[in-house]
Amino acid sequence: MSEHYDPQTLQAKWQQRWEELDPFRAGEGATDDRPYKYMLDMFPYPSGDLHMGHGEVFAIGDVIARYWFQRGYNVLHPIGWDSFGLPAENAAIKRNAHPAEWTYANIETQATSFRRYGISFDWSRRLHTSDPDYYKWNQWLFNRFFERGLAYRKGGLVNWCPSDQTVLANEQVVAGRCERCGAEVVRRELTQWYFKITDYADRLLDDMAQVEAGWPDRVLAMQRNWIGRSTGADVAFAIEGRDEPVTVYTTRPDTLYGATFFVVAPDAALASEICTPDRREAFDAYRAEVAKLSDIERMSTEKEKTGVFLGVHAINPVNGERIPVWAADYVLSDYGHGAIMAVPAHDQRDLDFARKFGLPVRVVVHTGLADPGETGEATPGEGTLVNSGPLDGLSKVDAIAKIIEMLAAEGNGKAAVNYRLRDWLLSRQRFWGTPIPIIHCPDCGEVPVPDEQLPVTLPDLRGEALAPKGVSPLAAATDWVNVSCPKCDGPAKRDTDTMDTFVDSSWYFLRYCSPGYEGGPFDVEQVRKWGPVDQYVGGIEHAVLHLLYSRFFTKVLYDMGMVDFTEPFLRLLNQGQVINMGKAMSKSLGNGVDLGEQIDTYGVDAVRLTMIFAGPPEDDMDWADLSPGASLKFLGRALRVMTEAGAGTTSGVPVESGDLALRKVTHHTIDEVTKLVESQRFNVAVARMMELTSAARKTIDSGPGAGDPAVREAAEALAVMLSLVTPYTAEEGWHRLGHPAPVALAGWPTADPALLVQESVTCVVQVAGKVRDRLEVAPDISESDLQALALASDKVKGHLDGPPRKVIVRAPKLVNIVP
RNA sequence: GGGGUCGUAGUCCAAUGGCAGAGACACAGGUCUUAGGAACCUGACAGUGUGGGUUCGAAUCCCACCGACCUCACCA
Repeated sequence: MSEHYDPQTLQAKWQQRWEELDPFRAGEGATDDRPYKYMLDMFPYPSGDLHMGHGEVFAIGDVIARYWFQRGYNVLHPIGWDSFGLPAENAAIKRNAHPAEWTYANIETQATSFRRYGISFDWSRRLHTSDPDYYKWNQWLFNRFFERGLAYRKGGLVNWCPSDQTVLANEQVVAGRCERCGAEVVRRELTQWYFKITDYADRLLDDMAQVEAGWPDRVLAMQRNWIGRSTGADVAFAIEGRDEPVTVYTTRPDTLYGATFFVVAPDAALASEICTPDRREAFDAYRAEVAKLSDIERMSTEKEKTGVFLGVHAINPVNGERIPVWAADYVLSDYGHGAIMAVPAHDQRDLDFARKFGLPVRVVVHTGLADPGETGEATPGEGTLVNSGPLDGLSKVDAIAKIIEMLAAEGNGKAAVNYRLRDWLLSRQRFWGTPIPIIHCPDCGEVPVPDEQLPVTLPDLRGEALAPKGVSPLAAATDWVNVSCPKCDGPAKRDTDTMDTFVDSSWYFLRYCSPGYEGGPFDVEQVRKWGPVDQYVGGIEHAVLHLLYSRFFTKVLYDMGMVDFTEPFLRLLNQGQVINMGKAMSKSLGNGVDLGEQIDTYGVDAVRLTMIFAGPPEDDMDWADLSPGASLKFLGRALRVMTEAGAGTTSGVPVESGDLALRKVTHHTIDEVTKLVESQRFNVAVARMMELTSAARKTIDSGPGAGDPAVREAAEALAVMLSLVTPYTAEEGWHRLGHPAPVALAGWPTADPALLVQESVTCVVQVAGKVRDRLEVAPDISESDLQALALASDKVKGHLDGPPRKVIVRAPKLVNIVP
């Protein structure tokens, strides 16, 4: 038995043993009556080896999974790879190879690292989204969405990344730049496939109530903001010289009498249609100028308002007033109806525009603030309606109700709801993704590839053939593209775009429940057992992307009767980032820390312990503030305690005869660690384990010694609790205590309530909030006894001049006397 | 500008209305050791960003301000 603590030796020894034992397989048998738990980490993208960020997420997830294993749950803790995506394609172009080569080599590298890292995965359920037997079901699901009218093709302005040469979803454009590569996104007119996520906007918003307790507030807030539901009214304005009225959406129908002009998005068809001949030249010039602007320039709030008069007037339906119609790019063509009524007095954007172009400002809500026309500050707040005919004197809320009623009676408007959320653009003009299973037939139109012909696999393209050229590389594979129409058998062509890889990750958690299933994307019965995911762990960067899409998929599958829940992830934990020296790690800063190197130096357990102990899991940790060396030192201490306990005691000696003081510490620690792990305060749980280690050390050195059964009890509890964080050290300690592997299934220790009871408690006696005395009292002392005892204290009397005004008693811990 | 999170020893963090300190880093000293290291022990260091308020009592709840970070950003 080696006294020396060498993490690398322990790792080699136990990793092999665990692979033989395979202790983390999720049970499937009908006889398995353990309760189910589903623990899921966001699956990795295979870009090279695991990094520090992976080290943290998976360490955190593993604490939770291993705790459930110890508690006797039937735990599903799967692993797989999100293996479609651009980096593989770029690597393939560079190396004149196939993206699969790079992808699957990286997967193997990561898998090897995961095994060394000791995560409690059920490896038998491993999946890769780039495998045809996975993406086949993306296509199958696409067909179902298509049948339900939830997948459709439309033309329109889309976000185009000039660097990646593909379109992007709204969610993938961050501040006007491509979320992946940072290039400035431009707008292009293209016909693309969309998922109709907007049909689910209300449910995506309302169902958040189900997860409110389990998700971080900020993620809920981000999703709410992203969906951006607003309520207001649609109002129809007649346009002079046009037969049909134009509808605008407004959240402030109460200010309708304050509308002094009308604005249309310059890129909307309406603007061009209603522009008069004498204004045509100015409008065309303006539209061209706007089209040249990048999203970044266009969206800048600093930017001065621009626009042109279109030569026509709109008629305000409530007072018949003629107001000029302008085109201006602060009005977006794809929100609401692409046109607005402008109320400059009560909307800052309208006011900025009005002041620039000398348009009138009319106050219709008296807010008590200075005239916006004078100050340049719009007054969007509450107030009393003025200059508004029948609305005069009403509050904002009452005026909104009344005007909607009036508009509805006249047929000029109605209450309306709008969303910031747009439909999910899912076509990508790239290769390494799931082919969209549609065949375009000149006679039959869009024809889905019949289910029995799925999967539509990717043609074998590599190297230069994958270079971005603005159309999908698949278009060049003529043999692949040209097919006969499934309906009429005539010549037809395959759709050459691939799906956004967020489709792949929108349902992978369901596939894990029955990974090899061939009868559908997942076995409905298995998902009924395991789903929904009890705990999901991953980065905040997916707060609106992946999480919103997965929630959408789950709701569609619910409507299809394939799942019996409407929210996929009951609890969500977003781990913080691992940074170094105050900044995110990056090559250019030269502050990168390599996970593999850290493990080589300190060992897996010390690295995992350092990450868990650094602070609350959702906080960022700065590696420069941390000390894996100290973690290693602690693990040495802990293992020594377990070793000495193993050598000095015999299993089975009645523990009741052991040192009472240590036993109390042990049981207290078990009780506390249990609560701390359940409330996900893992850093504090580790601190408690450190205390237990010190207490055991003390008992060995200056108490009854290593032979005391209480030392064994402490060491055994320590081994099991440590197994959540540092599995190798725990396993070795458990072994030295004479128990067979795996410690992971040893069972969580139970605190004996009798040992949690304290014989006496220190009661603090305060006078006017200041501590004046401490009393040792029984924990079950009555309030009146405690009050009498406190008032009898000489130290207290010294601070009292007469009878106290008030005495607050919180037995048994505190008495506060108000003089 | 809207929304969100957060400010506690030199540092990372505990303390979920009740004694500001559990744990750790770094620092200083000691025991042991030929020495170095390791191991073990001991010690010093803050009154909670600022200002109000609620309360018998506030790091904790409320308001304002300062500062940091995240997020959305002309969504009518």
